[in-house]
Amino acid sequence: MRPLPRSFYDRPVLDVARELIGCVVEHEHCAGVIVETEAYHESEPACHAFVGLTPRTKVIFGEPGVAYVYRSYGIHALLNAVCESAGVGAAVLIRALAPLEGLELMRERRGALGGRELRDAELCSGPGKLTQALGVELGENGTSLSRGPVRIGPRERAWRDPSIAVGTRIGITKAPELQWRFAAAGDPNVSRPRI
DNA sequence: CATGGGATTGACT
DNA sequence: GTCAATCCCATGC
Repeated sequence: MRPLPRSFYDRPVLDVARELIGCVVEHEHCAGVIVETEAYHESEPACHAFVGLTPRTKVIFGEPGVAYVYRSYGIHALLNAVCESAGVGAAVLIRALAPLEGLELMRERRGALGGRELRDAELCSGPGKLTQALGVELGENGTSLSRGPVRIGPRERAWRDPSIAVGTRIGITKAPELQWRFAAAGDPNVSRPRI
């Protein structure tokens, strides 16, 4: 895979969030097609960068094309792509993938649910699920999405010009009205509630 | 130093 | 539908 260049991310975060739909994420022998994203920007209070530059937000304010990984609810690692120029706090949350490679390894990492093996569409259908399936951890915070260990490549042929649904972001309490969530229309891997 | 709040998930009523 | 798990870090004293 030829990873997306830094310049792809050095643009308005809403453009990047929309165009990441259909792109491919790779990590440790697993890969999936991005089918759901959300945009976050320092100008609105749901974004971690809203509070300004702190040890936690340093990466969001840094170079575009870098992974921002943080722990959510004490349990899950969530994966973001840092966007816009260095000095601007903006990132795209990767919320769901269509599994592409390494499905057995994903199933192993995700474990059983009620004594039952997970179906394909349950492996990466949420922001915490996909990091567990790919094996992405907090240590990858601040690493390059071009050089790895997490890498993102361009849309493959089948994903040229996907139909994209737009809606409000999930699980936030601040700025809930912004329609900054993007998803591949009708894709079974999109998290609930569907757009 | 103590406290409180999550960009979630899965189990349970 | 409700709810707890669990930890990082921002904030306030």
